[in-house]
Amino acid sequence: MADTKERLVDGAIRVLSSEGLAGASARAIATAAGVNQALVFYHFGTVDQLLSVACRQATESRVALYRARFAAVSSIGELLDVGRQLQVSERASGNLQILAQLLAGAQTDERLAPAVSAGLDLWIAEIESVLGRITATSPVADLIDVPGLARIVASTFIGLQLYGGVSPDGAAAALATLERLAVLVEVVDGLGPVARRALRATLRRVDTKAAR
Amino acid sequence: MADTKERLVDGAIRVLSSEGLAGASARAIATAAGVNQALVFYHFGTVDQLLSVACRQATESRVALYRARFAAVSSIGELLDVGRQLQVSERASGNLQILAQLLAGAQTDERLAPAVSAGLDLWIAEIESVLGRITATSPVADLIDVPGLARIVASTFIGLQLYGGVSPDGAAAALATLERLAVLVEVVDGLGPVARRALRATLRRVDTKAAR
DNA sequence: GTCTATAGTCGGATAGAC
DNA sequence: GTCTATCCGACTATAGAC
Repeated sequence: MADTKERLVDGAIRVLSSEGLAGASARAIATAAGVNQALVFYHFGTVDQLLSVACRQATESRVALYRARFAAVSSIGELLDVGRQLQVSERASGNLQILAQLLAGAQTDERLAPAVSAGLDLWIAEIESVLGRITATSPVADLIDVPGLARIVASTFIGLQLYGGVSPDGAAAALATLERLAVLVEVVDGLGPVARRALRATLRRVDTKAAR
Repeated sequence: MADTKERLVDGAIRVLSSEGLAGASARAIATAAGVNQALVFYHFGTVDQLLSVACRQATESRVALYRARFAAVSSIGELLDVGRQLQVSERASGNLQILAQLLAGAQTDERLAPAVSAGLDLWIAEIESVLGRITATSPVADLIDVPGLARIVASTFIGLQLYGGVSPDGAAAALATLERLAVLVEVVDGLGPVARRALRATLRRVDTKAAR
């Protein structure tokens, strides 16, 4: 019933998340999709192009899935918490794994790079949007570079995803700490007026010094 | 002159950082080392075992190189700054790339996992040691889980390393933001006595609530 | 569009001479 | 320990029948 191209893309997604990039051959993907191996080349030309399409599609569907949750975030602490939940559920589904695998492969295969970069940009744009919204009223707004911070956050998610693959316990400890950090950041961000004035005064001193 | 085993390990390190895991075949490594391909199997049994040894050696030498610099760190802000410098110089040398490549490969190749995990642990131990030392006197020491935070930091380094491979500009923005964050964290950590009292009071409320 | 068949390449691994 | 030679499997990609 499903179109062959779709079946191949779905097969690529499944193979990438379960077997990794090393196992994502035209043969393995075609088998997973239940179609003939030659159709990979008929429909996509090369394996890389199929993987690129799969990367794009997998990422788009996941980002769309989380858009509502990101939109509901109203503090950095909440953002960290959503990130923690995202990490847990994506580990189970293997969707972030696809991006991580292709990102690693793209280091030395420039044919994969554009698709991977685009996939990452989808996540980054979402994080940037949330960060821009919730840091606008922060006492430290002037010190926060939203685009750069969004890229750090996205990189951390990829790194944690990969770390969890070799050390589930270590990654669990890291995620638990994310939760603690969420609390800490909220506390700092929600400092009372007295502390906030002291913080602002210190920041002014630092910025003046930096301007010199 | 150099021992053949050493030449192979060096060759593996060079190939891994320049061609990635996908290009790290016994033939490619042997060529880079200037020795016969069959010697890979004579000395190491399988390619994976050679890669594991290469991972261990490359990581150990880099961690040793940075130990002195880590030891000189006396604040979280300084730690972030050392991390930023480390990121820049390791990108040039390609040494962190080895760990990132093998980490991605280890997701679906459990024979690589132990060596990669051990390599990561070397970095994590170093970061833990610094974090434990410099957070001891922090006003938020009770809220910081050092082992978990060390794992987050290590994961971020890996993630940034990979991100830089597909988006040098994006990674540069992220690194610049790390520098800003270093300042921000120092400021928060170095709050004056008034703000510090306010922060402690808030933390107590949060912890009391969490205990309930 | 889909299949079979196959060319051509590369990689892991081993046997056996030296 | 090191080399040559080689087996065998897996891979990308294409040609050509249907």
